[in-house]
Amino acid sequence: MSDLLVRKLSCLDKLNEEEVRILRELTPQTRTFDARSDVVEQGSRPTHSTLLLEGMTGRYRILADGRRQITSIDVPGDFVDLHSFPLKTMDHGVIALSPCKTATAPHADLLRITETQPHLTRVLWLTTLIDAAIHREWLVAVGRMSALERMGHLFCELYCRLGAVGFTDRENRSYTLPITQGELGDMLGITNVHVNRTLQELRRRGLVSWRGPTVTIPNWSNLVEVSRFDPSYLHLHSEPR
Amino acid sequence: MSDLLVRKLSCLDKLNEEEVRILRELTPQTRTFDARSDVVEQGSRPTHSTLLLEGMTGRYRILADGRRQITSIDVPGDFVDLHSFPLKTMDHGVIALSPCKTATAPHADLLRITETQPHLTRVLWLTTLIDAAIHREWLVAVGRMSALERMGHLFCELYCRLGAVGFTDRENRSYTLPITQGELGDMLGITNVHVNRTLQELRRRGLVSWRGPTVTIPNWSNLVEVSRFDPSYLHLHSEPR
DNA sequence: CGAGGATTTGAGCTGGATCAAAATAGGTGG
DNA sequence: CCACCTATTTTGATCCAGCTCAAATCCTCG
Repeated sequence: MSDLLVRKLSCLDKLNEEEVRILRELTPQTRTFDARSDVVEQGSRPTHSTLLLEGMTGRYRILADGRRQITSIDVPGDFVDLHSFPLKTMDHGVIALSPCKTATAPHADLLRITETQPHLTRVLWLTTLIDAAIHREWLVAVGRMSALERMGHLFCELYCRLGAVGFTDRENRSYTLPITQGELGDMLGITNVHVNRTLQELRRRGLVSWRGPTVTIPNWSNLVEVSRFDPSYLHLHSEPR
Repeated sequence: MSDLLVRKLSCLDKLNEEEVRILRELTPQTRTFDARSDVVEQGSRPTHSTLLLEGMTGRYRILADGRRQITSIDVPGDFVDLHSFPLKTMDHGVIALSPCKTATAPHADLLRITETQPHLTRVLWLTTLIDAAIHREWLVAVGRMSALERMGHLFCELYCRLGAVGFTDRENRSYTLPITQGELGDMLGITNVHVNRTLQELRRRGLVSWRGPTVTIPNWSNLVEVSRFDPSYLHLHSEPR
């Protein structure tokens, strides 16, 4: 079992040996999912939470007439549905955006952590609060930013989040984004046609290239400026919680 | 000190006597805020969290060029910044949308709760997860719904949330919404001019009236249908957490 | 090689933005 | 109670970012 979760949580606060041991024993079982398959179904009542090990997943809601909004993207090291532990019922679905590998944490074990490990509980709580902070940032983007700004902003966010768990190529300022333009549009609240045109504009300006599954950011500070990106909402630094 | 917090949390799970006692002792100090004043500043590191007793507040972010997005609205009984307890730093501001009265809960007391009251901790965690669920729902609305649908959806949401803490007039299907059309636009991601026109359309169709500070919903089921409103994301029912 | 999905291009349309001004509604001091 | 001041709501006219619909091209993989 990988140390991904320990690595991720260690970005947020120092963990002691016992906490590390508990986390390592938390998710023994792994599963795999095909691209486009449902990882968690809307309306279900999960008995375990799912840690993403490889690939990317998205939380989404579909309206009666087929319009879809993807409300978040999860990267390796993220719990895709830790919130289902206190919430009990899933108010949205989770889809595998690419082939995925996951590990499962039984709610019974999470319950035991909340009963005996106050500090670890606060750190787990924190991860769900960072999810919420990302939701707020996406709201700002979708509500008040242009398609170009929004898209650049998401590329910046993913570079930071993937970097925190060691999934970027810092040499080339690049990372793997194995999703379609249509799915990107469902995150940004624009159509696939407009995704394509906006992407061409980003490429034309030399801000982003996304060829095959690889996103490259040739000029980070320019992209940050155009996208008004400020990573503080990601809270990616260790401090006592 | 009011029982608002106890009433609010009791909507989510049964509380025992000790928990009720702890909650009653949690927020002795009250404060008042003028309309339009900052309740919490972006970038600050609060030493206490703020429970809203009267009035309404909004979490918001302002972009460099002045565009503003309000990412949530809080109603009496809501913690406006409980997330600042594990998060430490505020990544957004909180503004009083109307004259407000608040009560403050020192983070030191919240820390003690997490150390000694696992169940109460889970319920507090839960309230922040419901905030996140509301963020997701707003994302769906802003990303994929028309201005008319979005506005109707928000009026429905507020009716449910205010009803849970006893702040609606069930007789007349109405409640007090003491904000401006411009502020509503900053929640929905549209301009104040378009808020006005959308509102006229809702009134013309007999779905909502908003005269002075009072919102009335003459025909609930019609509005629910037009707005595609499904309250399950609010998780407003008691079950063991 | 063929098929189905993904990307790209084109043409025309529209929901909501922008800009500007008029009408109203509170609130305040005399 | 009135006159005034300022913020808010409302209306009008014009514009444009992003949508829709449709077709072409390009991948990828069996």
